[in-house]
Amino acid sequence: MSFTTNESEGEMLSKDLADSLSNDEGYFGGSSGSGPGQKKGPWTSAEDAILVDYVKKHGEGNWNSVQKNSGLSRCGKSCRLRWANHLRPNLKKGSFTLEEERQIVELHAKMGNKWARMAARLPGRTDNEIKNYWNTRIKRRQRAGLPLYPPDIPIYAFNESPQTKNTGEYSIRDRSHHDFLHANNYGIPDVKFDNLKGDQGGLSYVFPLLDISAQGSCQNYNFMRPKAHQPKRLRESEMFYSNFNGSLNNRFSPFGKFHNDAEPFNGSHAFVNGNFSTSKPFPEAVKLELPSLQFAETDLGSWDRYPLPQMSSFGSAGDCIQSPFPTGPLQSDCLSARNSGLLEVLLHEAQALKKSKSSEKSPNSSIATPSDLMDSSVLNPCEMTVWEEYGDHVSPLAQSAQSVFSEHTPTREKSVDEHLSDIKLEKVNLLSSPVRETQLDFSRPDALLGACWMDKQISECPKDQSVATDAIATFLGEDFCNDHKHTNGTSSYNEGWGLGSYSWNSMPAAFQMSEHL
DNA sequence: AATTTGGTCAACCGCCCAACA
DNA sequence: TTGTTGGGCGGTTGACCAAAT
Repeated sequence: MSFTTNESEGEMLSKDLADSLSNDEGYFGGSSGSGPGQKKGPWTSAEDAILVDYVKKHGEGNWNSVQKNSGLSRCGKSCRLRWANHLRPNLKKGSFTLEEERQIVELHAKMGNKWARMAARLPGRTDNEIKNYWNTRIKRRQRAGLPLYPPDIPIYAFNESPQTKNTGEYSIRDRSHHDFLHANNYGIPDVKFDNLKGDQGGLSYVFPLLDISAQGSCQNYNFMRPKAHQPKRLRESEMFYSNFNGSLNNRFSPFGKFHNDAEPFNGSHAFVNGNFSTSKPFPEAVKLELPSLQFAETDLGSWDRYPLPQMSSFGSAGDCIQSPFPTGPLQSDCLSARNSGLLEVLLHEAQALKKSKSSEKSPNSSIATPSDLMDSSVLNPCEMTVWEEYGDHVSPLAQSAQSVFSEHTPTREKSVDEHLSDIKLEKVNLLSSPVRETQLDFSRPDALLGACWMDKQISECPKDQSVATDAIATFLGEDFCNDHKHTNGTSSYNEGWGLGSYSWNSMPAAFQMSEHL
């Protein structure tokens, strides 16, 4: 061990301390990155004292000399990290304030996982703190099946673009990054139907959509790709340009989106989670997780606590987790979504929609049909601004149900795969509309199933009814569909889909199972 | 009361870049 | 120009704790 000539008393003290550390807890790792005999693990207060003392005298930097000059058995990297994250002055301790949380969300919408840059914008906070906060938040929201950003964040971020222009800090690449982030943010829970398949002999089809991780071309969009598919570390240019390849012309490509959801949101298996548990286990066991509904009253993030600076009518993430049920008798005699699960929610929404239909869209009605929502949404200037920013003259909203049964429905007979794609496409379009989220919670699969398909667009496209019926059959099983077909001749499609007109016996087996819960 | 589960946080690892010899 | 080194960054891991079962 060599010492510099300016070795001070403090350093001598540090060395004394260091000597006393030899028996401290921790271990001495010999793996790569740290030399033999270098201590790893949690820092002790004595080590902290040594490091602080050293930095006071020599300043930050030259971390590799810390070990030599102070006797600390820590590698330079470890010293730097300890100093930066815990010891340096002006560090804020404690949990993030609401404003800081808000800032993090906004910054992440702009920068992505640039923790250090984000930390630079948050005085006293470290990149590690921000990273940890974000990661836990992601997990939470993923599990809840909620979008990562509140609806106002994208606009808010774009409104800050002048700064971008001035500094060049966030170039087009950043923006594209935001695009592909956004394309995933409204990712909706994928629903696995493996169980339905197993339980319904007639339906032997298995979703191919969930087994798409191997489709390399689709990974371009995948913000939260499975680890195995992620490059170790892409520099910004690589990452953004690689995303550009696929996303620039398909920013709202529903297929791009869905084909890239190689990693469905946790908690998304609405049909196969605890809500539909059965005493007769399905032959194909899948991961059982609570659906997003059951997280409705948990802490799902903090931005919903903020008053949104704009577009408040869109609602916040908090809106996404609020029950869309109308108040009144309908609610009173039914179990809550939280307690009853998807089935009751489906019933709720179907009944609500049917009710709204029967009341001939009374202006006072508290229930808005999807078509109503579409109409109203078109008038929202903020919404238009968003899509114009994206350079998309046809907003996803305008492409919702209408487009599914017109533009996206070719005249030829569609394969089951295509039907399913259309179904998912529809869900994506609906989810892309923050407006709708405030009225009906389309981040929830139950809402999608219960509501979006009953849009009047369907009834206005009789020729597509068979297509839709087939697709729905794939969704819910042949039994259900056959029943529907029997009634389809005399009743409107909407009525057919109003679940209130169905007895439980008409429901597929998977639905009936919930009765035994 | 014991066990399980989930969340948080500190620390480490590996990669990359810039500076420098 | 090339190789080396220090430092920064993002991803990941594991320990710890609290809540739930």
